[in-house]
Amino acid sequence: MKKIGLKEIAAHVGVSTALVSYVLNGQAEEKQVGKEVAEKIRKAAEQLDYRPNQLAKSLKTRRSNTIGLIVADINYRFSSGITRAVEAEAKKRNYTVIFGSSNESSEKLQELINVLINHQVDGLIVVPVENSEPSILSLQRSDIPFVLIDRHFPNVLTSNVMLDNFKAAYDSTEHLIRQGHEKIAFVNYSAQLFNLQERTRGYLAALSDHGIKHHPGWSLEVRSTHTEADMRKAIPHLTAINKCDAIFFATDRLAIAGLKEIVQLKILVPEDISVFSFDESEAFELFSCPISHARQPLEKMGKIAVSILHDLINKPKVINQTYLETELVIAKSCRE
Amino acid sequence: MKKIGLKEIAAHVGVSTALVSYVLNGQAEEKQVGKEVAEKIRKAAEQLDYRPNQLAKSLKTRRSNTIGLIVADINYRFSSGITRAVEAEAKKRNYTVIFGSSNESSEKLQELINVLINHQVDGLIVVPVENSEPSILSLQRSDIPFVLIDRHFPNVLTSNVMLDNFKAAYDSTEHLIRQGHEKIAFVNYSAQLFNLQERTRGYLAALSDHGIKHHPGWSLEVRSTHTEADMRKAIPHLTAINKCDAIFFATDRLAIAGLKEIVQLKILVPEDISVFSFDESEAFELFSCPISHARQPLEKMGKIAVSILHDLINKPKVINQTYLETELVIAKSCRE
DNA sequence: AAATTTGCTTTAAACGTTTAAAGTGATAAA
DNA sequence: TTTATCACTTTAAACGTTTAAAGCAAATTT
Repeated sequence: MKKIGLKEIAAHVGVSTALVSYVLNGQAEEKQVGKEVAEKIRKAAEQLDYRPNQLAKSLKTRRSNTIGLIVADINYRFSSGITRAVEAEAKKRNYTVIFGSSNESSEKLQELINVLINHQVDGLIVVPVENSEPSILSLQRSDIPFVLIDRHFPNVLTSNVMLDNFKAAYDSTEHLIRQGHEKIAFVNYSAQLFNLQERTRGYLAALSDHGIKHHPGWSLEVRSTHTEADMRKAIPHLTAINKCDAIFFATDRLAIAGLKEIVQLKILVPEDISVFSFDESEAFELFSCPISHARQPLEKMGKIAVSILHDLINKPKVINQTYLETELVIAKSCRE
Repeated sequence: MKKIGLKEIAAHVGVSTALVSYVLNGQAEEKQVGKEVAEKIRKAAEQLDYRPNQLAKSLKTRRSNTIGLIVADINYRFSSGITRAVEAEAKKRNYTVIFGSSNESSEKLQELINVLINHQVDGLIVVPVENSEPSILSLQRSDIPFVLIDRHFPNVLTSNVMLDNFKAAYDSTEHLIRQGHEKIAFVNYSAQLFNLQERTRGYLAALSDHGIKHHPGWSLEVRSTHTEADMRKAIPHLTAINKCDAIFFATDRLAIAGLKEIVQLKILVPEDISVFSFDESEAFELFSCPISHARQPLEKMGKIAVSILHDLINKPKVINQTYLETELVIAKSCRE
């Protein structure tokens, strides 16, 4: 069964490919194609089950109607949420998504960027990973439109849609303070990622603004590579030694690891200690009490990212940096 | 800054595009390209930062080196696991993945298939959804290689990589029986999906093979659209009324919903009742005790799917149906 | 000296589209 | 009758590659 192209339809109807192209692209009116001819062409296309070759189309029009999406790890709840939103919004705007997962490796990220560029994506949505600054810089030099999502580099000017991590952490901490907590601990990863650092900054600012002197023993960093082991030391350090009355975890993965340890030590939430998490996790669903957390608007982030990218693709390039607020989901894990 | 193509390199070096193409595709030897010329070409490509246009390449070679992946919902842990594996294996074999999520809608699935075919994917990996049989049948008629994953239609002959759902459910049930449980409940979705029905069949067969008479009150179906409400009735029905000593949930989502209700009712696991789940969930991590479950080999499934597809793309088409076994992860949620 | 081989390079068509430009025959205006 | 306009259609080049075939000069064999 031969592939059906414009040529086959043209032959079938007895006209040139140009006419077929016009009709099938909705330019029948504009190009004044004869009414019956147009009808015949449409019918033939239908009947022969014509499938336009998007590659040829893209090659000619220099538009692939394709955007690349690179997430840090598709297994993160954050990533799948973003992916879903991006895909939906992209589809609405008639883009197809080419997907890649860097698995937090900057080399893999660079490779993916190359592959996607070779595939002539019209634009790129990227969640950058640690040490990927050079890749982003080189992206910037090529003239592919792109927008960063969730993470960015403070000294590289890019379009991005971000959480206001500082504010989210600030508000969350403030919430804990208002609830009457006095010794609020903060657990973060020992990573250089800007948005994680912003969370630390927000935490410290809230304490300071409320006249609470930060005790160095209250905030800890654990390694992402040895989370479990580090957490095993961290929790007793914060509870038994520093007598903290609340722990604010900088990510959901940290909260899970921390809660496991807390359960292990038979510490009760919220009776013995309050717990607050940045981001939610499916894991919270079955914890003994619902966990208060700052919720990221994934749907919105994905949607906005596509929207910004779309503008970038079509209009004179203007840097667009959108900061979104988180919603605080207050649950029983924080004692009043 | 003009786009660099073969032509630009050719002009820069002072040769024809043919030579450039040969060299850059590793056919320098074969085509007996002069050594210094080859070197000059490579250098120029490097220096001008040449990016081959994959679209043009594909158009000419009739190979896009692209495969389409359509999952049912990227937010499922199952989907993201498969996606990660597929992407990794695809990359190894030099394919790029174009991604789509049908969100359990058969119309969306059909649309996605069309888009991907128009993008000239070399093949397709699909997790079909309910009522998508017509789409799969039409896929079969076109001659795009494809493999189904996780789900399939028993009366449509396709290549697929599947779990042996019957065996997995059988083995799981048998495990519960061996542990001494006598009244084993089974909770499934009221869906027509073949693999879910296979799980029910496996459960029933195990009971029967061990001389246990199945009591109709032991197995229940809840609606995916009203899981919570249905589950609220289901759990008391199984515990208080039918005095079951174990509940086997047919999916992880069901297990989560069930466990929530169980916690609500202050029923203790495993003291009051044993719980077994098909598939695991991040949510189990923070439950009061680890949940026994049948684990799906996601990595393997994704990898094999790509491997089968790759064969399908390159060799005379042979139907390949691979059934994988699950691993039983035995934990404390089942009383001995 | 002519013919063949060798080593390297170019030519040109093709993949399936799009689209500006040119072509055509009929009708209307001059 | 000539010319212009109209309504429709075709021609052909182009997008960036690949690749069979042909070309060509120097070296080697007859």
